[in-house]
Amino acid sequence: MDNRGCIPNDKIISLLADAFKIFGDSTRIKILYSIYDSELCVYDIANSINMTQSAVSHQLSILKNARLVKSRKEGKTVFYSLDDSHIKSILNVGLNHIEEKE
Amino acid sequence: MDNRGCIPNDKIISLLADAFKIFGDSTRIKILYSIYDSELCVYDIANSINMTQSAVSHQLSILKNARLVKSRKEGKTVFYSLDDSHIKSILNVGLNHIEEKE
DNA sequence: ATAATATATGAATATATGAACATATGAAAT
DNA sequence: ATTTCATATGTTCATATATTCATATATTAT
Repeated sequence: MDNRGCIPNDKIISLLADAFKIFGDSTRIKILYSIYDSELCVYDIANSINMTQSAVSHQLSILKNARLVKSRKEGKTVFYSLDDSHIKSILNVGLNHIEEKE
Repeated sequence: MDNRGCIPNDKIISLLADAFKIFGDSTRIKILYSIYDSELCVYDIANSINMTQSAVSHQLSILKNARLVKSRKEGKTVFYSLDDSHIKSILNVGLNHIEEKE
């Protein structure tokens, strides 16, 4: 849990920064919350966060690439869901943080 | 702990994204780790992460503005330290995340 | 085969961001 | 007062990023 006064190596640092970078965008956060409890298709995600299908699709591909979401195809519809429960804890830690800073 | 299927309002979303954005940069992550255990002055931070004083100072002001670090002045020297222990848990959750993704 | 629907992708544009450089500020020492 | 040292700040530049628009792909229905 503790790092004992050493800075993680560059590869780890850069992976860490990249991971946080993914969460550092409102649209992506909204998408993650829209599928927080259950999977949704692209169209429904776009609707629930009031963004165009294209914009959402672009962001979904970034989220999928970073393995924050996974997808399941059913006919012509693609359903997205959180990749694992871990994502929720990151979002929650973030929420705690901003609440603490009132 | 759970959000019960609703997306936080726009203000919260944007605060969340902004918070993660701060963590989404290698230089800032390095700075945070360099003062993980104890305070350091700007010069020492710059040295420990191999960046110019100017670049570090700029990033420190961003970190301070976001209240991730606090500063203490002693003569002409300014010592920076993590603003609260909460920052560490965010870094740790991030580390767990990237380890999980192997 | 063609049309309709759902999603993905590529190019273009606008904006944001980090780093470098030069310079400014503030504090201590001479 | 002036020099020196530590830090901060303004500007510029290059790069990264998100969104839009147009189009492509894939799947189903007719």
